[in-house]
Parts: sequence; structure tokens; C-alpha cells
Amino acid sequence: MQDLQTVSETEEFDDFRQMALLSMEEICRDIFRENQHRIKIKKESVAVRNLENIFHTTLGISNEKGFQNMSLRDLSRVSGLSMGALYSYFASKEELLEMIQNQGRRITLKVLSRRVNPGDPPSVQLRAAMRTHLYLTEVMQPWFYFSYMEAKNLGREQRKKAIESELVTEEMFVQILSDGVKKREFVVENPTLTAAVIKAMLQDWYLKRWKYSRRQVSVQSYADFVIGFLESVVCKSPES
Amino acid sequence: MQDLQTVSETEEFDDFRQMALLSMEEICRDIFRENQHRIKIKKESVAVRNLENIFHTTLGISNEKGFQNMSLRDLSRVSGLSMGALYSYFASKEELLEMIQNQGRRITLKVLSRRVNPGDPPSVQLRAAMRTHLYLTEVMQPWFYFSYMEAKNLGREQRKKAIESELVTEEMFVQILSDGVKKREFVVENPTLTAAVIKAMLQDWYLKRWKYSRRQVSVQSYADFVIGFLESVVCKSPES
DNA sequence: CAGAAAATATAACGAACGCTCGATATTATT
DNA sequence: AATAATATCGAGCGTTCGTTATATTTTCTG
Repeated sequence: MQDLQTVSETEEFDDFRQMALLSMEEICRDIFRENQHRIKIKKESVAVRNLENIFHTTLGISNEKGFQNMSLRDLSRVSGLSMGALYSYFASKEELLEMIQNQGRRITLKVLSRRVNPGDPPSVQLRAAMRTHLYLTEVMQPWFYFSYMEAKNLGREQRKKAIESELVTEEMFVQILSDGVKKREFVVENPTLTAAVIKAMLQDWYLKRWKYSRRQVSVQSYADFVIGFLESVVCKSPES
Repeated sequence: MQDLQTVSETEEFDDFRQMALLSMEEICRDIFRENQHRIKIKKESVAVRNLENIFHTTLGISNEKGFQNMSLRDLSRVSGLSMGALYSYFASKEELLEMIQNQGRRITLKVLSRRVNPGDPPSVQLRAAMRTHLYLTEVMQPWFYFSYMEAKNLGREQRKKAIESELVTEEMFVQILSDGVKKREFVVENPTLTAAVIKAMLQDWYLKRWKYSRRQVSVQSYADFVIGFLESVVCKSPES
């Protein structure tokens, strides 16, 4: 039983990785189509290939030295595209930042709503939401770290979207917890603060990944631990 | 009883604030004395006054736009000191960053070791450590936020110190938890991961302060909540 | 109050930044 | 194969950066 569950979880996570990587190209295609009026490149195949390159390279450099410290000459050198070529895909460095932010938010919403089924019992939803969130941030760690660290460098409008996005996922946990209380699965005095600390625990995974990989903690075992930790607080009686 | 406790906690926090503000000048004095060979200013009274100004202004600007995005001309304008005057207090922008990091680490260690008594029972230590950490980060929020956000822009040596500092406080929680298990006050399966999520919950307070102040959650009530949350996991039987 | 010492102000330096644009290379169409 | 359309290139623009050398003002001392 234990083994079976572990195997199925591993498979689940690998599926997850595959799905996310496939989503990447798909999303770059969406971005290209939606911003075709801004992007100077005509051919989709060329644009998508280079956009993937640009986003991936930007995340890599930014997670080392920060987006502001990444010069466009750095990006040009590492990506292999010239300065001029880069500026065929975005009009300014700030626009590049905004495109990346949008890309990640879109994937997050898509995946979360696909994997958490509102018809399930709250306890199942809670587990699914936490595990999905962790797996997602594991697979897309560079983006989440980037997004968190660069949030304050965004313009007014974009920052508003980032805050909104944070509160939306938190609200999802509040809903699940409240629903669980109503259905007598959970005992939660303060769903809002409980949801806040859930988010804090989930975020630690991508903010401090150096700590966990140094200790050889896998994302699956961290997920098991955090879910168990939370359930020992909110579950009325785990066995009955 | 409830009221009495609330009052005493409020007083405790006010004491805390006063202590921290007083420590600030004290620490600037220490920094001046230790770096007198680097700092071009001779008179202590002048140096301490301006160092406080420089640190305070730097934290303020950096928490809005980031340290790298703060130009020294910004710092000059806001602090009221000229470029030349600034360079009498540090030899480079990076040295300024390092001085601020050292200042904060020093206060953290000083306060934590002063308020957590190794002779107390683990359950008392645990509460004291969590509450102290939260109060400290509340009073020195600008520094902690700054320190967290700018950690990756440090040099090799300084980054090592920052990582070490993170792990030291976490190790303190591991010690308290393990000690509590040995003395049969706590039941904790994995003290290391438990300490990690404790840190995550504590850190959320200064990383997301906008969220909590928007919801009008005070640091005292957040401390009460987090302590209660944790105790419901680790305490064998809260009443007996 | 004169003169020395200390602290601050000013202006300029080279380097690096984001960004642009005419020239060049690549690909598609006839 | 020739032409047109598309994509890439990289030197150079103006600006701002961190930093410094020098001049000026303030403060202390006898």
C-alpha cells in the first residue's frame, strides 16, 4: 500500500513535469499570437523558438543576479541573439519583465483549476491543492522565484495583478477550509490566518530550495510532511 | 486573566520597540569604532549621527525600489548628504550593503540570545523564541525585508554569512524541539522539517506585511495564532 | 579671532546602461 | 537564379552610474 502510493506519486510528479514543459511552448505561442502587433517577427515558428529561448535565459540570469542587474548585453551573449534581435521581441526591458510575469500567472491558474476539483470533499481538495501548488512551484521554480523577487520592480498595474494573484490562491484555501468546517471534516477557528500560513509553508519550498536540496528533501516528501502537518491541526479525527 | 495577559503582552512589545530603537544608536557606535580605520570621519558624534541617517535612508529607499536601483545620488538627495560626504563613511556601494547586513545580524543574535533562556522548559523556550522573532522582525521590518531581498546580490563571503545566519536560528528551533521530545513535552517526528516550517511562518510576517496590515492583524495576534497553531501539532496534551 | 583640522560640497571621469538604426545575412517566392 | 520579405547583427547614441580629486565651508583649538 505504502509502496503503491509512493510509486503513483512519483508517476504523478513526472506527469506534472511533462505537462508543464509542454505547456511552456504552448504559452509562448499564445503570447506571440496575442502580442503580434508589438512583436516585429512575422513567422510563428521563429518567434516561438526565440521567445522560449529569451524567457528561459532571462529566468536563468535573473535568478543568479536579479533582473535589474541583468544587462541586455548579458541576455544577448547568453541567448546567442543580438541586441537588435532581442528588441524585435519586446519594446523595452520592462515589457520583457511583464511578458514573463503574465506567462507564469497564466500557467499557475490553468494548472491549479485543472487539478483541484470543486466537487471533491474538502479534505481531498485540500491535499490536491497543496500538492499541486508544490509540484507546480518545483517544476517552475525559476519563474516563481523570479516573480517573487521582482514583484516590487513592476509598474503600478502589474504589481496590482501580482497582489491579486497572491490573494486569489489564498482565497482558494480559505474556501476549502470553510467548506470543510461546514461539512464537519475540519475544525478551523480562523480560516484566513490558516490559509496564510499554508501559503507561507508552500512558498518556502521555492524560496529556499537551496536549503531543501542540500538536505536532500524531495518535493514529494516535503509535500507529505506539510500535508500531514496541516491535517494534524485542522482534521477533527484523522482515522474515524 | 485574558485581559491581564493582553496588557502585559502589549507592554512587552512596547518595551521591545524601545529596546530596539535604543540598540540602533548603540550598534552604529559599535560599527563606527570597529571600522574607524576605513571611515574618514574622526568625531564619533558626527559619525554616529550620519551613519544612522545613511542606514535609515538606505533601508527606506531600498525597500521601495531595491538596493541596486537606488543610486548614490538618490541616497545623497534623500539623506541630505553630498556624494563626497557619503564616501567618507564607506569605500564603495557594496561596503555600505555589507555594513547594513552586519548591523542587522548583530541585533538579531543579541536580542534572541537575551530573550530565550536555555534553562527554561522547552515549551516556554519555544513560545519565547517565536514571539521574540516576530516582535524583532516587526520592529526592524525594513532591515529584514532588505536583508532577505538583497541576499543574492552579496559577495561570496557575505552570502555565506547570511546562509549561516538563517541556519543558526533554524538550528535553535531544532534544539528546542528535540529537547522537548526528550523531556516528553513535545511529540515531533521530524524536528528539522518542523523547524523549517516554523521559520517559514515567522518569515511570512515581514515578507508580506502589506497583507497583514491590510487585514488589520497585529503582530501580537499573529504571534498568538502561530504559537497556538504550532502547539496543536507538537504538544502531547495542551491541558494536562 | 586666526589658523589648523575636519567635514562637506562640487564637478568631472570612464564605464556600463537601455535602446536605435542602417547594414547584412537568411529564408521564401516566383 | 533572381527578387522580395524577413530576420539578425553590432557599432554607436545619449544618459546615468559609481567613484574620485579638488575646492570650499564648518568646527574646533589656542
